[in-house]
Amino acid sequence: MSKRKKPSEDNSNHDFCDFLIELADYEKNVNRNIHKHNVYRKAANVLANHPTRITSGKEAQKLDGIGKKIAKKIDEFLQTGKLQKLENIHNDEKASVINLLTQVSGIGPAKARNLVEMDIRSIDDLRKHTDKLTHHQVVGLRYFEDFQKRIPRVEIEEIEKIMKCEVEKLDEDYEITICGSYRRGQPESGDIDALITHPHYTSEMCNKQNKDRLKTIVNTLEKCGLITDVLSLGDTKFMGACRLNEGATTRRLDIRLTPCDQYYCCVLYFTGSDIFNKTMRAHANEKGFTLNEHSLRPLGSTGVPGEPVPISSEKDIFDCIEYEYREPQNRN
DNA sequence: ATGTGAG
DNA sequence: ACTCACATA
Repeated sequence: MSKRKKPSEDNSNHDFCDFLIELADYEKNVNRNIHKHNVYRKAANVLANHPTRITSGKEAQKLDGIGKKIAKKIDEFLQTGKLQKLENIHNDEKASVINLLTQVSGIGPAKARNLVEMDIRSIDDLRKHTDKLTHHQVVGLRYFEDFQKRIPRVEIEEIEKIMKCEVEKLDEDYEITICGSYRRGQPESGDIDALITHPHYTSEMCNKQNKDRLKTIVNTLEKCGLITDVLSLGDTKFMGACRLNEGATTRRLDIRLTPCDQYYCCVLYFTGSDIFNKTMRAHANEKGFTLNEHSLRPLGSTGVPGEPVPISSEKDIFDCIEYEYREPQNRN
């Protein structure tokens, strides 16, 4: 409880970060250049963590991760209030179409580029060529508009009720937690992230009836009309779509089935926020632990992780690494 | 096996 | 950063 590092939010170089992140996305999505992407990301990151306002490219260039080229862009931005390179990108049709197609669930940069080569330049075009798409992409396209919409908290509460009711009919020992921004108390969320565990499902004993647990759960949720589509379904992770009732907006739903010994690490991880997770993992490291979505393990003197610490609540994890407990709503 | 995409 | 599921080969 010593470091009060406020890493980001409204940092003094916020506007530089914005255009650097936009350039980063452009390099990844349009040029497929992951190296340039990483360079821009790193630069944005170092500026975001810089405590004072940068007033010249020269000053910026002293920072690790910022070289001549980015320094020059900072100067241009300071002098003109914009970046010519970015203006050009905004006016480039190919670039904007790739950006658009990428917003369809299941379509990434590679596929988007592919489609543009095939002369597909809009969502409407794409709807005429669903034969070029995987199942995931077809569903993503079908609900393109719905999936862009935010989900009001009350709607998730309703969906949670139905899920719990249906799954407990299957077996009353199932435990369900909706994580993500919903659990952090946010008024709306982008999707629904449900974690399910069962006392008989542990990380050993990964076999027998446990293999069918998730499929059985998904099956009943389909039968009761909550789940409308499957994007992918394995032994531990379901991705798909659901809706409250006919005519309601279709929502993205993820379900993870996790062994009960890993449940709280998983709940912690998927509750986020991302930034909170990062600082918490960093703190765990300082205390000689490694923390991931499955377990909390002590690091030996050699740096090799030992056996997972037994965890029976979220708070256990905080206590173990001497981190002051924070309610989910305070992890934003 | 490898690449892709999601989260 | 890391894991999982999928499609393709």
